[in-house]
Amino acid sequence: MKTTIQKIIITALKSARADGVLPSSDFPEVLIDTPKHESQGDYSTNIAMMAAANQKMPPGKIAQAIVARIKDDDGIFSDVQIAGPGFINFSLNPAAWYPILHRIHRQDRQYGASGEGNGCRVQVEFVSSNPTGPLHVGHGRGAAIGDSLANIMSFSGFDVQREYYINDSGRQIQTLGRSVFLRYLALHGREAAFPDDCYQGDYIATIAEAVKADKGESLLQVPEEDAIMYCARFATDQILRGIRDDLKLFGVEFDRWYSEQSLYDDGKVDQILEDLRTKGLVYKKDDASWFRTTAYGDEKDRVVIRKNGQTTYLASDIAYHHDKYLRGFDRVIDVWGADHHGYIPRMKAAVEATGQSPDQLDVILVRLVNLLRGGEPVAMSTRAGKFITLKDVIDEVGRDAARFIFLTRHHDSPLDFDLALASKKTNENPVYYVQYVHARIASILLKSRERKIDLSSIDEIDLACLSAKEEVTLMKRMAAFPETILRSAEQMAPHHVAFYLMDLAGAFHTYYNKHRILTDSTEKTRGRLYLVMAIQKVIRNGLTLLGVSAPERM
RNA sequence: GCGCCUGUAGCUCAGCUGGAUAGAGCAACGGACUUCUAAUCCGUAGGUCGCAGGUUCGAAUCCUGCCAGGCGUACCA
Repeated sequence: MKTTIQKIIITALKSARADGVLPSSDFPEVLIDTPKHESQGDYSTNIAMMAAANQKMPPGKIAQAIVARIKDDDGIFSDVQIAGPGFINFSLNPAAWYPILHRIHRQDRQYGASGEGNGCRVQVEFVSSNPTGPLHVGHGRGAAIGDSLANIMSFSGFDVQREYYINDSGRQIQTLGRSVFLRYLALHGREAAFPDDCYQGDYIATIAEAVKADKGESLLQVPEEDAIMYCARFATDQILRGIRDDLKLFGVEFDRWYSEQSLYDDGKVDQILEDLRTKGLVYKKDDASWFRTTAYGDEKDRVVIRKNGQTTYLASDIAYHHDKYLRGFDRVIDVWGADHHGYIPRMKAAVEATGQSPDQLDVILVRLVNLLRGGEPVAMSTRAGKFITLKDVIDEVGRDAARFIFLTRHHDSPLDFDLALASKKTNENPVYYVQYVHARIASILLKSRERKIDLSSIDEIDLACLSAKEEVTLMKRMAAFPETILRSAEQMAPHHVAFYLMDLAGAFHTYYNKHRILTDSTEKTRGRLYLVMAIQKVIRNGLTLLGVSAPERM
């Protein structure tokens, strides 16, 4: 609808220019807005004000010149007014909205999709939690955001790949192996001190038992180093399998799991460091190797190879990101916890130093989740190994509620997640508010079948009966779905879709309470069913993008 | 100290990249089930958009300086 009006305005502008009324043909972009107040019409544009400077004319005059030349061939406008400092406000006839309904039914699951991304290859990397323990709530938020964003961008015509980066190399894996081995020793009655820097959680002991079941006492006979190695690999596999299962339960599946260790095994880390050395971007100082990130605006250079010869996390990350672009991605989006924000400048530097534009990397910083139960903070300590896992949350509140709540806030805003509230089936819980719309409509459709209401050739019925205020509101809201998706993709912000759905749901519930769908009039009933079925499709499409189910009954 | 982020109704948050009279939900108060699901709806009340300047026709939104909070500031990840 917006683009339709936009075209009409551009035509009017050109015509005004041709008539010599406007001195310049250099027009700013015509933006169509939805005004806040109903008295200001359905849509508005500020083009007259925007053009004032260029045209050297007062906005009012420009607006008049435009309005006088508006060609409304399809008769969509009921009123066009100039208001305030130079806004042009458009009011639409109810009939102008009817094509939206047809479009929704025709496009069905594709309504809201676009080719905006032009097949641009995008990789979204998210979660990428270390395989040293189960996923917790914070990872859940990242998972929900990353997965939904991937859905939304894919729906918007981007060629999206989801990737999980496995940090299966380095010291923490060693520590993991040692932690498991120590618990394993304890299971064989060999008490040993369990250091603070080992992983404390109960899951370590569980894994140790699995090792025992698998290997019996045989690990006691091999050199400790080998035993720890074995435990490390065993534990990583096991934990990773758990992570995979939890994510699947959460509705998240990755296209690729990328191993950090493989970067070393394939020599990619050495290679990239050598390349950078040749370019003079990696140099030696104090027996360590430094990456010259200051050349790209970072506040200090960063170590890539430590004095002891071990590479840092950054080293493999340079190789990893370079590899992403080698694999053909035009854009890379990383979803990180906000506490890693200090890492962005050096990562951007890495991208630029390896031949890409820093704009090809976007980092979405996801803020902390505060876990509450009935308003009281839930004590969490990763150190002591006491924390609520993502799986706990899914088991307690359900996948739909969890995912939706994670998406009701901008990623840059901290999120209070109240377990008591999330499992409540009341109006305090927005997910049910939205899902209820889908279920209610399903129920109406069931009833309409019972009453043997003829839905054949419903596409051809006369929609003139849809003229109630609430009906027009609903059509208008539904017309805004595609642009909401687009904005969400552009801003990489899935929460817009959640807010949109709550808004549309509200409009439906209002309508439902005021008007009956199944009436005595066959015509009216068929028209309203057509409307309501469209709403159901939009709700379903939106929920699907968020990874939330659209139930037939509740 | 320096850097990044945040500050909007009592609470939790939106605010379409500068538009008109500031928007939801919750909480509070008052109403609506003989109806297609009350997991719903209707109404009332609630604001110096942290503070102070600046930019312009116009600022919650942009620039500067303060104030408050969070995070970061490793040869950890």
